[in-house]
Amino acid sequence: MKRISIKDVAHAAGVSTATVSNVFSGKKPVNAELADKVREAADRLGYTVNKAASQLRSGRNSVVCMLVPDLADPFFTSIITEIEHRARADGYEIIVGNSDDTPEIEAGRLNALLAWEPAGAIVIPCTDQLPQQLTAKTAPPCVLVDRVANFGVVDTVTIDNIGAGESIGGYLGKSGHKNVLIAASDLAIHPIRQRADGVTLGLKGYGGEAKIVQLGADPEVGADLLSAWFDDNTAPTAICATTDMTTLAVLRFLADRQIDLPFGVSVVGFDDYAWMSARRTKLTAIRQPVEEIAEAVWSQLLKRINGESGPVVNTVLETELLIRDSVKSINAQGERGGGGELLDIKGALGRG
Amino acid sequence: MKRISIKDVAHAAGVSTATVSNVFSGKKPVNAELADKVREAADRLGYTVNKAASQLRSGRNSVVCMLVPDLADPFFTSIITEIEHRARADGYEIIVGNSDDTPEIEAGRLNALLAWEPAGAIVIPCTDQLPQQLTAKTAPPCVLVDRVANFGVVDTVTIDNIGAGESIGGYLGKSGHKNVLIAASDLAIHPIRQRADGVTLGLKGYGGEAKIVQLGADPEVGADLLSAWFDDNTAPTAICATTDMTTLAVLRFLADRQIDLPFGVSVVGFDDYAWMSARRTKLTAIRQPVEEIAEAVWSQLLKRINGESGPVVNTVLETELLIRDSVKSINAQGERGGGGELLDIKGALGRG
DNA sequence: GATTTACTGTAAAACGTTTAACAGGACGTT
DNA sequence: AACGTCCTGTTAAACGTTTTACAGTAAATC
Repeated sequence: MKRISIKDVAHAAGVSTATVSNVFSGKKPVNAELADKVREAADRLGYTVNKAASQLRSGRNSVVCMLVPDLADPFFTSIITEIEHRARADGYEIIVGNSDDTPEIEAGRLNALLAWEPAGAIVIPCTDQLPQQLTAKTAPPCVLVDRVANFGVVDTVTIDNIGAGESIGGYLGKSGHKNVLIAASDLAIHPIRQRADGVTLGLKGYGGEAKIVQLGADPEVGADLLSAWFDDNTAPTAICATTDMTTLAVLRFLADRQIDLPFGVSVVGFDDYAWMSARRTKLTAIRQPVEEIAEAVWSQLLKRINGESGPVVNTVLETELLIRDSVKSINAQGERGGGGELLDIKGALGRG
Repeated sequence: MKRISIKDVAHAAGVSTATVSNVFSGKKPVNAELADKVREAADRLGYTVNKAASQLRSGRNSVVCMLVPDLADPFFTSIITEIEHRARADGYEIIVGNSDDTPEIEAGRLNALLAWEPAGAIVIPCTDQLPQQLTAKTAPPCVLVDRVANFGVVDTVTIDNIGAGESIGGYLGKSGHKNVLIAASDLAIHPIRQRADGVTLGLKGYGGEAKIVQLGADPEVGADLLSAWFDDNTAPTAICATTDMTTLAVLRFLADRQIDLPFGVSVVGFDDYAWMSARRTKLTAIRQPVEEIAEAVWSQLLKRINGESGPVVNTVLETELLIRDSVKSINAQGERGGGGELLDIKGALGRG
């Protein structure tokens, strides 16, 4: 079964291969009648242009690679989804890789992906260390997302992590919570540290205080760790999570202990997913602007792909605190809790 | 900035390009000392083999493409995740596409993906109609997953949908539910129809009956549709979902109406995700064997990639009903509900 | 010692496309 | 009429790799 090539089409249509190429690429105008003949022949033979050959010769590639720490994390997959939509609209394909949150695997995957000489790369790093492949002279344009610690060397899109934490801390403080537990995944991850710091900062304005526990990336393990923590410490009146996975860990722990929301304890989640609203007590949570993140990433990458060479761009997006029913107000004044009040607290509170 | 090629490495190491190629591909043995010299030169120059050129010449491709109806559906992304893991282990990359549940887009995406001449294709079709690109003589080996209606023409991996439904129906029937509502996404999708039929079948053995409502693929819209249905019909004692999205729709509806689980109504979900166990009342649900599905898909595809040409293989995997706390027993005999009982009801009930 | 065999390495052709350079005709301008 | 310009098409040379065919050497066999 021989692959049918541009030569076969050219022969069948009685033209040169260059003309066939022009018909499909649109690089040069081609007589309409002739073009029809070419297309007809191509259809008849079932011809499609071979991407590998096309890329090899032209040096241009319609593939963009994307590397994330964990393909099982809904936050990452939701970003992939949104970016894929936009990339497709511009004629690009997305090839995905999973770094398993391990720098060595990340490096290996990155090499494998870069061997495609992609038009661009989108990376959610698994560590604070920027993979050096991305700064090489031969590296394609690249945008770093979410887990970013080093700014200024390559384009990035992140959220205002401190602001997000602050809005949580501020809201909890305002609701009368003085004793808050921050359920962090891993403080070695820069943005997580920032979120935690933000919570502490926001709480401070109301005289509240926060303790921190690290739960890792697995909800089940996290629930156990949290359980152990509760055995050794005095219970907080509120828990706030710093990632979707820790949100799950917290909720799982509370379910296991049959602690009711928000009466047993108040909870603020991180990220907003459909299941958070599909509960008796809907979860108050930070919404990361996934669509805006995807939009910022893709538009920036596309600019670079198209040769725009300005200075490094670090986009920082604001989050939103979605106030629902999982935080109880325990003010002396006796404000009602459990939703209803429409505070307009955004991540932007008191910041740029 | 000239790309450094195999020639540069060959020159630097003082060997021919063929030798460099052999060092990297391992196709032919190469003197250890010479190989080291080549690797050293490659490292120094920062050489990586160009996939496009490699593929063009060899006709072999290390990329496998995967097309799903909705990249935002956790069920699909969980399958992608598992397959990516296995593919990586065997040296393949995954390139993903989203068909948006639309046959036209599916066809377009498929063409774009097949232009890469991938080593194989994994498709979760969006309709009962098998895309004809996959049956063309030039098509790569292909495995169809999940949403399959036509068997026997191409390799498939599916679950036993009737069996899954039967185990739900049987369990609900046994628990005394005579009046069950099936929350289907879209009955035009063959496996969904089968799941619904299975529920009816399982219920019949206990004298129960099922009504069906179609909620579509969006949980929010689905919750509203369900709400409208409840306004027009007598309430069932149990609702069972047929997909992860309908599970969400049901739960959202119940939360909106503040109906408690399992006392207000019993619920059986479809698919098993972390959030289902992170609730006060843990959800009884069908667990699809995602890992086994991925394993079956990948091993079958790999066989075909490696040239195995036996007859079409249709793998059917059994599901498992995870009995937790969201179904109340309403037997006359007064069996206790709300979990605790360890029924061993599997999708395999009375089937092959 | 001559012949075979095994082993390593090389030269050069090929994969299917894009594109630079060119050719020829039609048309407009001097 | 001669020349330049535009327009449309072709020829042939790349792109970076793999692989076939071959060559040279060393070891093994007769």
